Amino acid sequence: MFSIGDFARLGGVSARTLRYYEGLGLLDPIAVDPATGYRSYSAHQLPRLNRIVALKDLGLSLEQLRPLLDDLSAEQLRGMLQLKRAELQEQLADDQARLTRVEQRLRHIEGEDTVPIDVLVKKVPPVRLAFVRCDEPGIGFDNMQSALGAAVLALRERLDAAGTRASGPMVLFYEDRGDDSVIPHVGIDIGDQAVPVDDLVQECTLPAIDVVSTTHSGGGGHDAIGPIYGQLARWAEDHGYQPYGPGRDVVLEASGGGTEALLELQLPVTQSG
Amino acid sequence: MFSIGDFARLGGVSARTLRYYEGLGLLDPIAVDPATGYRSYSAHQLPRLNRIVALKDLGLSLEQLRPLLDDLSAEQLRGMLQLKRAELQEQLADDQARLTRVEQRLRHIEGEDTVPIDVLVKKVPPVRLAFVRCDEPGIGFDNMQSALGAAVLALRERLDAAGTRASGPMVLFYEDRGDDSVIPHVGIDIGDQAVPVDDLVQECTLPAIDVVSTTHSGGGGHDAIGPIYGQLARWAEDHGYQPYGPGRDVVLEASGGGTEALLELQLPVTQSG
DNA sequence: TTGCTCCTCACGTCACGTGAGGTGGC
DNA sequence: TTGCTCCTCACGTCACGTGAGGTGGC
Repeated sequence: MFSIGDFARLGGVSARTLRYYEGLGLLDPIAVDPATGYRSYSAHQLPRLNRIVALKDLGLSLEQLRPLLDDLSAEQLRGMLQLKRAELQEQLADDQARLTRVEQRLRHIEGEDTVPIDVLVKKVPPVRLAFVRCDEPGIGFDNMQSALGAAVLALRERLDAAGTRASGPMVLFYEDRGDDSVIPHVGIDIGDQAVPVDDLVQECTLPAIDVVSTTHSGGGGHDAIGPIYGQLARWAEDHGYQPYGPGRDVVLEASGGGTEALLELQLPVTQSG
Repeated sequence: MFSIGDFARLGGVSARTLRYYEGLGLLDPIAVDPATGYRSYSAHQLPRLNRIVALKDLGLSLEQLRPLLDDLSAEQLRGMLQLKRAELQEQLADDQARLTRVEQRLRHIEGEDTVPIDVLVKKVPPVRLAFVRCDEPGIGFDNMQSALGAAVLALRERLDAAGTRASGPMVLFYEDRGDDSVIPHVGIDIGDQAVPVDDLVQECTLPAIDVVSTTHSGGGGHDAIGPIYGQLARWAEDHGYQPYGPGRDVVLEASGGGTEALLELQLPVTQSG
């Protein structure tokens, strides 16, 4: 016959914990004084308390270990433990990966190695676009900017003329030519509206993809974007993703009126897991 | 200018999460409509949201990453990450140990290997005891039980005669003789009371120790206790503790009147950390 | 008019720790 | 009378998810 404090000391837990277990119906005192509310515990309850503590120490939640208190069959216990083993293995892998990322980032800080911090993975839904190709001969890196600008203006003009409402952001996407160069396209989300297709304006539906994504604000034009895609690819590999194919640039905010342009750069990846 | 839903999709989080971050002052919308309460977000806030998500992904809490949003100096970041690295390493070690224990237990179940489950570590405070030695010649395993019983009766008698109140449980403890045998003692907690010391009854203070402890109920007498200490020692080693010296048996409930005796077996250990 | 999105509470999560405010036994 | 232990609420933890109940814009 022990008071709650003595019994708690015996089991290496707090009195509050014993009251909590009582509330959950895991371990009732053998008696409660009706006048004072004082609880009494028996020495014979100590094995049960010890079992609770030991199972908790294996990582089981109180609800998980509850059935194991009454039914000590090896079957039950084995089932729970196998489950717990799988959980622990998964968590170990997660934490190991997280630790690797933290360490990588620390090395980058030391080495002044610039890898962007604001990178995330997300799913991009399919988009239906009206678009214009920008592959006229003579377009290179130096005049790409203006060629794209011209294409944007032309696209807007045609859509306006046809009364098509295109509210979403501009999307720059690239088609692999196969010879290490790409054909740029500039498009805009038109939802399910019809669009006048001619020799200039075409339509297509970009498929849903998983991407690693980051933002890039304005300065530097097209020259600055190449290296960022390199960093995105490296980040992807570091995190267990495989990049494939060219990226997409989403114009979240166009430049003009004193505000700098803001792009979201999306690099398609598959999870190599 | 994005609605909360659009901005949430852009950042790969939920609208609820954005409201939560606003509540914490991590990311305020650029405008809130006074009439409807509708929030507006700017594309230029996306990098900040991405940073929050990325830092959270490294394992930082929202409060930990808060200062890193405004002060992106390498110093700050490095400090936090080094802290986080240490935390992760520790957690990895913990989880690894836990996994090992779970796997060990699974092997034990398969092999019918009996290792008790209700074992725990705890600190035992110092105790002042009145005790009787049980090392008369002729005491062996076969008659230990009755010798201890006689010692208990003798001890009780002397204390009663002297008017000493000894309320605590009986403690059996063993002194190492050095030749692989031990001298048993039976004692009882007397707090700070004086006690009549003579040729039979002596007093001592057992020091505070760390022990691994389990319970054993009644049956089998002294023969059954030896193997359990063996299991306790093995459990201790499996959990990174080093056993030293002989154990103590605390009589939580004496046998008699139809109830079985209940012992707590304590094996002293040091943490080999 | 019907969906869709948005709004503000407010409860639930897991295993207790930590007071607040009060009482019983020596 | 003074400590010590015990009692019952009830809030706080962390980062939101999940309704409940209601409203605005197409």
